[in-house]
Amino acid sequence: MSLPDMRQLEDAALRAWEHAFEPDPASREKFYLTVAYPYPSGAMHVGHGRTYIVPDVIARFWRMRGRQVLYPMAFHVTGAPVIGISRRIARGDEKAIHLYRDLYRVPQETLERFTDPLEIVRHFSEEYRRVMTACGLSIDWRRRFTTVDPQYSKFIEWQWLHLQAGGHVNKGAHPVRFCPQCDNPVGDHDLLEGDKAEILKFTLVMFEWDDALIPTATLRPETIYGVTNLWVNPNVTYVKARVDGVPWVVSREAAEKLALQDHEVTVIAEIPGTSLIDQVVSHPLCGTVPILPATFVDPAMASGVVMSVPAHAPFDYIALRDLQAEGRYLAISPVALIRVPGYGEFPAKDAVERAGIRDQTDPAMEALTQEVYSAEFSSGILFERYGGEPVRQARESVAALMTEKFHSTVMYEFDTRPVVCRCGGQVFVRILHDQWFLQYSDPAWKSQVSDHLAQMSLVPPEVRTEFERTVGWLKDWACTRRVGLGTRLPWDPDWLIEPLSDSTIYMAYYTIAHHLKQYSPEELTPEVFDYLFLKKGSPAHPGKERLDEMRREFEYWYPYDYRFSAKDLISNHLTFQLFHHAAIFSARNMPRGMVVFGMGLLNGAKMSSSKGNVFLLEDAISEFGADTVRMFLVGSAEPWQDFDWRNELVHSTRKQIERFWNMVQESFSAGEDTTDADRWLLSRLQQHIEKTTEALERFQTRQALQEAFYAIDSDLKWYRRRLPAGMQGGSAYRALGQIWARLMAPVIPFTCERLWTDSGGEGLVSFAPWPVADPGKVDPDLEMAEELLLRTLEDIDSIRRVLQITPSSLTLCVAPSWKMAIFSAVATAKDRNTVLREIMKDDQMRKRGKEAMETTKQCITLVHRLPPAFVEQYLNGRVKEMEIFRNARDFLERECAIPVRVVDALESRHPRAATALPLKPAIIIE
RNA sequence: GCGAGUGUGACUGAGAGGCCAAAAGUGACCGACUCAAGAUCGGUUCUCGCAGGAGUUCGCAGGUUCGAAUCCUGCCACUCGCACCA
Repeated sequence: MSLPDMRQLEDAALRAWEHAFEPDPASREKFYLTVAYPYPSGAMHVGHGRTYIVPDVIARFWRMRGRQVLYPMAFHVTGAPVIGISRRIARGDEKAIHLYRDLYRVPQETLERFTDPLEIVRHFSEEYRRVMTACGLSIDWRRRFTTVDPQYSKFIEWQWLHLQAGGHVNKGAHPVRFCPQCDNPVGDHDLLEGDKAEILKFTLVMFEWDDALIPTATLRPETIYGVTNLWVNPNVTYVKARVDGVPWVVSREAAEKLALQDHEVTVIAEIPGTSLIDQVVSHPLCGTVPILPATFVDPAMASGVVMSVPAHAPFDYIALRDLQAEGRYLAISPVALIRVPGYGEFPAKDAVERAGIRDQTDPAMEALTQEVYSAEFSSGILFERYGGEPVRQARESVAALMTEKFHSTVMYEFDTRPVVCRCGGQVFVRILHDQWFLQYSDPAWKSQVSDHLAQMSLVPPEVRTEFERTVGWLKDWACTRRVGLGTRLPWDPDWLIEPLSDSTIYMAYYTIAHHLKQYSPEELTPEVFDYLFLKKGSPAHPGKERLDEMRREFEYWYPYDYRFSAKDLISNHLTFQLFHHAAIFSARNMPRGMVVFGMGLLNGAKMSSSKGNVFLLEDAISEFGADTVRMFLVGSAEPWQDFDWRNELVHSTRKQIERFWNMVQESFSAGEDTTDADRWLLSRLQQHIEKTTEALERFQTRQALQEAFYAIDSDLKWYRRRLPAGMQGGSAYRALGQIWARLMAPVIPFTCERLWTDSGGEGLVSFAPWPVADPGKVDPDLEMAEELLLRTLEDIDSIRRVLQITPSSLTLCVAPSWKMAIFSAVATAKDRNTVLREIMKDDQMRKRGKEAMETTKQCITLVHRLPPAFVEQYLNGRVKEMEIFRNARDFLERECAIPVRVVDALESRHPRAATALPLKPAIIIE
């Protein structure tokens, strides 16, 4: 017997399942699970496979347990990425074309249509559906939609009107990364370089020079009191520019940047850096100071002019020292203003000298700057004459003072540069106006979410703290975009709703998605959705009865039971959706639980399409078969752990399935006899059923597989060993087949569907009742007897291995009853330290003298070493060693291939017989 | 840097104070079957041991305890997140 052709088996099952998983409300209890829908911009790889297969295993499990299970799927196509992709393909970008043509194997004629972004998502969502089906996912495809379907857009509009009415949407200005060449904001994935760059908020400190202002950009405005000079780079050309009507002197780069940050900028004249040197400037908070030359000043950094605080900034200190070493500017000395524990009067000087810095080009300067800055920030205090505030407060208050009274303003700049757009152009910070924000910072909204979070079931439990932290940390979210696919903001249609924000409550949409498709978008007014989802009002809609029916469907399915997603979405999507649910739905429709996944690796390295390190799910299925892929993905790690796809391991999974197939097929023709081995096998099976069930209830798919497959498999090994000679398998084996096929069905449904049919099972295994453990079939005494045999056999083996003789006979000497008395005295003793004394109080024992003492000591060790349950059970007295070994004599002889005798230790004169202990018979090999 | 999590034998990965030299799977090695290979089945796989035992291991270094892979402290390494993006 061998596994039939995989393809054939899969095709048959797929035909049988075609409309099988399309649940409507029923009288039984429901189980509704959802997974974050995919963004179909590329082919599915095995990592995606797990994301959808694990929930499918759970769905199949609950379905077999009699629940009405809903597992829907849709496609998230809103956003900008596909627009970029299509543009790149249209432009003939080689990297993009290589990825799509060679790695994702998109046919040429399809690829040509990819110049339309919608074609990309259309193509891949179809591919996703095809591959998901091939994986055996029990998805209700009637409910499929995409996020640009007009009906869905109506739903999003409705959602946003509610958010707006609830006061959760606000307008404001917002700094973003911006590419002037593309004339667009850029996200991480649009960047060639600098994707880690953060936007920092600098204060521009305005020094007066003639009729102009010279702005110096700083993160530490409070140090103004210690300024001794400014720095400009003598090799740089500066410009005089009219900024909002006032002449400023800044670097040429800075002038361009300021224009993007809410300023009217007109360049009037160029000023070589050299002609600024030795000029004198002034600021009310520090008086008059000169401008000095320094090559470390970067014109591309903020304003291109730096104020110098040599007492507290290592760069400033060393630049000044370098100049003074040449005998220049000797009159300038550092001015201290902050006291920091661990440093002297001039922390910058201390740090530079401690580190042994030679000059301003030393590479250690960056780290040193960081060190001094953080020391001063965390524990520095300003001198009394400057207000005596801690640095962390003074920073804010001095900045506020300067803004209010001394013309200071804010300038945004990246912390690391350069930042380069995919188009090759330089990226700048730009302030966008009229930006809409979701007010996640709202404390009332936050507390609504955290209250609910406390009641949710989170798997694994460790993620709870991360969720809690995220709720606390979330700030306002810029929720509208200018470019991309998506729904327009209903009250401000120049804006599109941002993609993470339009995918927060669609789990509710699924519940009636297949009905909504039949409505024209115009019919789906906010009043209709209010009625459907919130049970509010009574819209004058024709066909009210249908609406009522849909509302009942929604109420049947909602809230969802579990949402599945990878852990990288905790800090945005998974938390966002809680906010949105809280804002819109009633308390009884709030989400019940979430399961957070780990990430996927391929041969130990992170999977990444752009690096080409992916294994396409479709290839995996055609190479190994869908069940193999499923079983591997489910069994290699628990869902929340990272998993690693390795072809060689997948290969052996395939063999396991073949073995499983053979064993189950064999079981159908097993005999009717019931031996002890059969009773034992059945007894063990009940526990495997129970443990598999518990594991799946807890989403432990790997654990479930351990029990449902490997544990039963290894029981069968022992079972075969224990069967009387010549017997092929008895009644238990026969009974096992159907049960086993059902236990494995959630994981390898294709194989099990066929096995179920072959076993004479009715209907589909996908809907067959999940096995239930029968406590009446559990026989602990029998299990213990087998355990004892196994342990004894191991001891025999271990002895034979070290013995170098060829044995001719084996004698097992069972411990005499007085030793059992000692054993149970030891096992039940409250205090093991005094048990010896207690036992020796007994006259009978005292008569045995040393022997009794020795036995007691050995029993103490033994009791300690045996599993407690094992010991406890032995004490009930139903396990008769002599009987067990005598009954198993044939078996032992077969195993050892020598004659075996079983005697009471008292009957043997062999010196070794005296070593017999309860549960550890003396073994004499001769 | 900050926050969350993880580190177990060749690899994947159980174990959460004495049942632990540590499950299961993989790989490797040895046997059986075979003309042979593959598949399958059985065995071995930290070190030592001519009697079921002993010794050394669970990221590193300390500590608590009669006893630590398991508890505490510090360090190191890895993963994820740190936002306008799916």
